Amino acid sequence: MDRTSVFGERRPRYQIVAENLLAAIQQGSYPVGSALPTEQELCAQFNVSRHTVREAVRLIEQMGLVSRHQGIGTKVERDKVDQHYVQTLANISDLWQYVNETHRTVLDIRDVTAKQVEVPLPGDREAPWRMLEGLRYVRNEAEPIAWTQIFLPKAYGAVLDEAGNERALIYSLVEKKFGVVTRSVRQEISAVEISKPVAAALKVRARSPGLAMLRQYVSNSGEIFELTWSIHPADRYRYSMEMVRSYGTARD
Amino acid sequence: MDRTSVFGERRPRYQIVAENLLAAIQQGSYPVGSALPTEQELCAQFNVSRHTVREAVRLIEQMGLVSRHQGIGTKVERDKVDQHYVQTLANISDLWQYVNETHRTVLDIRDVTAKQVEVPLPGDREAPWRMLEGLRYVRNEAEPIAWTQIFLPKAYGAVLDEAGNERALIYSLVEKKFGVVTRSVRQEISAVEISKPVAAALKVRARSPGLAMLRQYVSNSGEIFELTWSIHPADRYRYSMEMVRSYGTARD
DNA sequence: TAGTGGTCTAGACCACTGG
DNA sequence: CAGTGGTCTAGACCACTAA
Repeated sequence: MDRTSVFGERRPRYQIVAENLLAAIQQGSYPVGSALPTEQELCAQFNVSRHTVREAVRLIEQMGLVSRHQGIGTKVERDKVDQHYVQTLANISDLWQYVNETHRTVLDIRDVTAKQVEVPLPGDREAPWRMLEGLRYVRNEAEPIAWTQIFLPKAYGAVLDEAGNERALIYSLVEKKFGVVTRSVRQEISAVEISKPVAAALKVRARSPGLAMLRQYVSNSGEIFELTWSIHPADRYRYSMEMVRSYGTARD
Repeated sequence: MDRTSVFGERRPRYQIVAENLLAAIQQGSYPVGSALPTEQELCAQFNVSRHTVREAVRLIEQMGLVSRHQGIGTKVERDKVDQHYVQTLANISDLWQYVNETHRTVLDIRDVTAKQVEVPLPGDREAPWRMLEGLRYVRNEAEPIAWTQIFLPKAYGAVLDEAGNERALIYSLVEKKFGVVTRSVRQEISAVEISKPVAAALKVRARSPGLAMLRQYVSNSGEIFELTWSIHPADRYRYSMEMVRSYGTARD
């Protein structure tokens, strides 16, 4: 069979098939929610082998437009390419943009319940958590860049006592010791007025502005297995990120 | 051929082949930079068809471990799975988590140069920019949630005058009117002490803490074609995000 | 049970790269 | 030129779903 299209192009057939399907979907020939023709029908329609059809459908599937279901068929999920932005972090460690350049000191380690702290701990207000309170410094700077509280469910609490001034991130220690797998990290950034005791530890003026970060580490089972609350003096910390336009589905 | 493995599993062969290759790469059998065996060799080695081998290689390619090059071969690029977190935004509009629930009012529109403002405008300090200064409100609330400055290179400045109180995001208007394509958005978050004039506009106490966001919109040609600087009262705004662990390369 | 997508084989030709 | 990955066919059986 001649592989040149009507335009004299010489491109893979599966790509041509994919483009045809794409156009058909975008034109509404196959509305969202409806089923795409079966692979066999597409074979006949485009006069190509099933392998080629599957390759074409794979393409538009990867664009997030359709989903395939064994025994059922191929369903149209969207009618336009889901162009979205993603923030990429080569590693979760990038959360601390310079984690390797900083170290932590410990002010206190103790057991607490939600009632005793201002940080919103999830679940039962009486549930026991183990808390580490500390400061984070950059290299040999005299002034800390953050005042931090780290909360672990009591069951994992031992990690905090063992971690001490270690470099490693707590969440990775929990992963290793208890076999927890981190599914996602939720982060919330806000501005605060730094309270007197925290200001003293950070060596800044009381009531001066600070950047507060709340992080919740969620395991594969949906449990929040670590929670951190950090306060940074306004002039010692900025949070920056870059979002790049990309195609495809980061969700499916 | 029996499709059950030694463990009695019943899984696709290409998956088993992929896992074997994965393990071999991670163990250093195929060092980074070296070539994977050719597809034909892998066919013989695993006693499967070429289609199956290609499917297996496709998997580890999608994990970012190898790259394929027609006429050359398959090259090992990494020896560990690049597990990273991505922040997903269904749309750049999500930057304003409630852009559709807010509206903007205009305080002023005028021409400025980098010298005249505190916001770091890139390029020549004498270069002309057009600036819109305004407030952003949620629904019918009396108090604004943000004081904002939007800067466009003078050449695009007309967009600001035409936009007025329109709902649309400025960047999308620039895209439409001038054919600019947004490649990425850089964002920087910091805490600030709200200055007297801004505090008055926001109806908060002078010197109270605020969340400042600097956004730079970068075009496909690398030009920063829009820059915004927003200040939010601490108690009226939080920036939240979720990062999900994922596999594959968002960069390639 | 009929029909879907998922997997797999055997074999072929093509496009591209390097020597 | 020989050898690589890229594309494609024809045909087969399997796993799953719904009627």
